[in-house]
Amino acid sequence: MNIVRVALDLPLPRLFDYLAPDSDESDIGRRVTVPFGKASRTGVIIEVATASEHPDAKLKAVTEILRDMPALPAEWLALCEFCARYYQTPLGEVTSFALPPMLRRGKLPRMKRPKETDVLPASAPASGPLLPQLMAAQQAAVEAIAGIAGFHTLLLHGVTGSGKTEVYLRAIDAVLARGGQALMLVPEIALTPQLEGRVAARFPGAHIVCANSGMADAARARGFIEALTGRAQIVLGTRLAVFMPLPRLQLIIVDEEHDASFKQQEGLRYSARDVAVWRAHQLNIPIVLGSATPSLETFHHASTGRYQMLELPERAVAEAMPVVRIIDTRREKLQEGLCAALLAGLQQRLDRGEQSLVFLNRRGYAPVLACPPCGWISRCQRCAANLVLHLADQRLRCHHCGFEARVPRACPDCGNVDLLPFGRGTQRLETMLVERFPEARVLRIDRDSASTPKKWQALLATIHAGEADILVGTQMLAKGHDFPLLTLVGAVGADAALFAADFRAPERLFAQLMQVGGRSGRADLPGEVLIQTEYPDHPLYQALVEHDYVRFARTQLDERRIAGFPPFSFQAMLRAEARTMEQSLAFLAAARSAAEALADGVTLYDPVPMRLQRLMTLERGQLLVESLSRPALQAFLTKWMEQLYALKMSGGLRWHLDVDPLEF
DNA sequence: AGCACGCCGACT
DNA sequence: GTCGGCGTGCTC
Repeated sequence: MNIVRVALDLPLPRLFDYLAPDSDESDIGRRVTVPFGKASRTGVIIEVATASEHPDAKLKAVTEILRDMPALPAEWLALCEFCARYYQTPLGEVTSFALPPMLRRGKLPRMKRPKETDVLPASAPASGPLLPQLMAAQQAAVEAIAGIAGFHTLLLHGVTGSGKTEVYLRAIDAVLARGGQALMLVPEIALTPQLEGRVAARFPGAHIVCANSGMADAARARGFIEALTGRAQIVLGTRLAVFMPLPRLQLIIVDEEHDASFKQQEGLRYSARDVAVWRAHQLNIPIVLGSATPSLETFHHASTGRYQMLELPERAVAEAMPVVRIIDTRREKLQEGLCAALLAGLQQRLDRGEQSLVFLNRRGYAPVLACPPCGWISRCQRCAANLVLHLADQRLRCHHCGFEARVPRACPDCGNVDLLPFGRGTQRLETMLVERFPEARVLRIDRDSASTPKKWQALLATIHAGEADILVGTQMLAKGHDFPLLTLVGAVGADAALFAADFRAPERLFAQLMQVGGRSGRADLPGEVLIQTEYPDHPLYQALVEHDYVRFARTQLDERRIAGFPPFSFQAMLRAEARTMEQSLAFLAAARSAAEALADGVTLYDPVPMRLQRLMTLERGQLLVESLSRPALQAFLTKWMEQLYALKMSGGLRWHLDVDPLEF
């Protein structure tokens, strides 16, 4: 009797057995449609067996084994199985997530060229004729990567402009010459087109495939199949591209590896960077992690010798690093939030016809609207958060749930008409700069002004054409774009992150400031960075002045070691949401009780409300578990999850587990 | 997750 | 007298 064991997209941690008389071992990794309850579903065959644990009488027969594309290889299934284990997610949810939506639904895209099921012969691409001259450090990095056989993790540490991309391209070139496939991950969808352009220009004959969530269904499915059949030689994509099946994969690159967007924050809460390292290990191939400000986890591994550090100390294009100045604002009366030095700098750049950027990581006009006499403030009805004032379109908005309301003419509580905006966002800065510098062309770049790729492209074009003098922007501006005319960056309101409850806040702030700073002073124009702060002696700012990531990282790691935080411990977060906080905390308390008997070498903390306590009318709590040993934590989580699945919950309660959480 | 079955309140 | 609330149980 032939039985197939199928992974289905259900929140149940087990496979489902079906009769499949005509199946054999070659069907492992095939998609299959099966009857389920009274509906029909598509899953993936994980095993073929001759007997089932399930009562034979209850077995149904498969509807159809989909043999219209090559089976997913064992290596891909093993990758999914690893994620299922590591992130404590049912295998069917992982395989479902790892497949493009069209294939998940049992369909196939129309392939552009005649259907193919066989692997193309490997062919070396025609290398571009004009290769840039490498600097010594780049050359050394290229040679180090070329010298690797087997699994090895390399950290390519180099500031913006130090030529990391050129090193990646050389490494990819070598892989293509051997007939292999290369996978390159980048943090943002917005960065893939420009990267694709650069890669395509460099490897004109190569078959390049993109993979990101912004793509049309058919295109994504097509790319997946081209990767699977071996036609694709280079896959470029965001975090989900780590799940592309690549039978001849020989190199993985993770650019900007510190970027938080490699960690998915919902559903399957995986870290594409960590999964990529596991995959490289599984396939026994090298992986390159690149960053100017590596995550402390990665830097720690490089320090202990587990990863190999490759340093690119200088900028490849011959120009100096920007001068970073810390402006002490404690003694100064700011003008609409800006210090005299920054205002003078802006004027100077205007006079010289150069661009400036004021960086403020807060969009909107003001974070809250208030009625001073009676104490009313603009609050979201659904979230434990304030409504942000957006004067540009006269709305109050919740940045967490999207709730919107008109700006009231008078206080809803007392009728007072003199409502006051408190605090400052990008819109307010923009307004102020327009008044202060009437001759300047001020351009605001944030998620409101660059809400669509089209608008974003238009803004970029304006900047590049030199049709803007002063840019006001959030972190959107920090990533991956070069602005040749930009010579001054002012960072405003950075201090908040210094004392945030989240122990990773300083790490993020440093990376962010380093990144925006790196936007300035390209080409032949020297750059300057001004950081406004009330804590001018803070070590984080001092390290920035000296462009000394390593010193900053060591200081941070010392603090983490003393506090027992990652990377010196391993964490998982259980979160629950329900109608009331009592329900959420009660569930977490029950989960904690269930955990106590299992927690060998694992520390259980107390259930507490989440920092954003209420979101979309749901009250949220969390419970942190921590261990000095990853295997101990994993063993505990596996046992714990069985108990959690068995815990019965009162109405409307939902929970999830987040392994290696980034947010607290 | 769906989707059933299954017992207790306000409606044609 | 019924429509429907969501509690709980199952899906190969």
